[in-house]
Amino acid sequence: MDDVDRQLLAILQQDALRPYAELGQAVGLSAGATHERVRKLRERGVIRRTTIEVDPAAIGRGVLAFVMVDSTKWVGDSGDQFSAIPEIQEAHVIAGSASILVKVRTSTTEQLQDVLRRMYAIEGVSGTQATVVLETFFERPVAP
Amino acid sequence: MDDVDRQLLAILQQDALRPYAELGQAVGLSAGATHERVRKLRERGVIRRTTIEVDPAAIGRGVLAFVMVDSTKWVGDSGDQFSAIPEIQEAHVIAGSASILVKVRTSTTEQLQDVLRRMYAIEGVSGTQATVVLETFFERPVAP
DNA sequence: GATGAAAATGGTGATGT
DNA sequence: ACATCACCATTTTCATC
Repeated sequence: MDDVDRQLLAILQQDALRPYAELGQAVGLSAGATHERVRKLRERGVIRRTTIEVDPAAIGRGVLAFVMVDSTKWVGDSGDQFSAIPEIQEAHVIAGSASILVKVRTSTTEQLQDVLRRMYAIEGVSGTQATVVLETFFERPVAP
Repeated sequence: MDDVDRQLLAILQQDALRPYAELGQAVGLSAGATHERVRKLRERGVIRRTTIEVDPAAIGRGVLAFVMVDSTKWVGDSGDQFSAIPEIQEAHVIAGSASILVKVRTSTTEQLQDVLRRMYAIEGVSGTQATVVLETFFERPVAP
C-alpha cells in the first residue's frame, strides 16, 4: 500500500472503466505493471468489488432517512433480521443511547413508516427514532 | 425503466465488469441490445458512474462515526464547507432537532476529535453529537 | 516488481429486421 | 427495440530483465 496504490484507488473510484494504459500513464507505470498492482489490490481485498452507482430517485427510492433503533435485549447478532428488510441500505451497531443505526431508502414516507413497523417486529426492538433527510449535500467514496 | 433494466442494475451493482454477453443471457437479450440498454441507463443518469468499493480499514479509515451537527444560523448552503473536510463521507440536511448529519471515517478516535474541531470552525455550527459505530452489520447498494 | 509484446477476450458500431 | 456480425481496443498472460 504505497502512494501509487492510493492514487490508483482514487482514480478507479471515479471511473472504474479507465484502461490500464491510461491508469499507468497517470501514475507513471506501464499498463502491465498497473494491471498487476490492481490485481493484487483486489486479491488482498482492498478493492472489494467493482460496482455501479445508481441514482436512488430513479429507482423509486427518493426518500432517505436515518433511524436510531432502541432495544431491550441484546441485538448484537440480529444483523440478518435487518438485512431481510430490503429498504435498509446500512445497519450499524452503535455506542450511545440507542443500539442500532440504520440508513433507509423508500419511495414515500408512508413506505418509511412501514419499514419502521417491520423493524418493531424484530425481537428486542423497543423503539425507533427516524430522522428524515431534506437534502443530501454529498455522498462520496472514502478518500484514500 | 422496465423490469429488465432493474435486473441489469442489480447484476451490475454486484459486478460491474460482467461481459455484456453474460448480462444479456441473464435477462434474455443479445449482447448488443444489452449494451444499448446499459448505455441509455448511463445517459439518463440512472447509472451515475462505475466505481470500486474500497475496504475502509485497508486505507486507514477504520473508525466510523455519525455526527449530528447543531447550528444557530442557516447552514442549508454550506455544503462546500463540509465537503472541504476529506474525512466526511456524507453530509445531509435533516429535519429534526439537529441541522446536519454527517458520516465520518477516520483512522483513530483522536482524528475523529480533530474532525469535530474542524466542523466547529464552520460558520454557524454550534454543537456536535458524535455516535461511534462499534460494528457494521452491512452496507450495500440500494436495491432496485 | 516492472517491462514489452503476443494471445485471448470482450466492447463497439454498422446493418438489417 | 432487438439480433447478428465484423472490427478493433483492452484485458490478460508470459518470457524476460
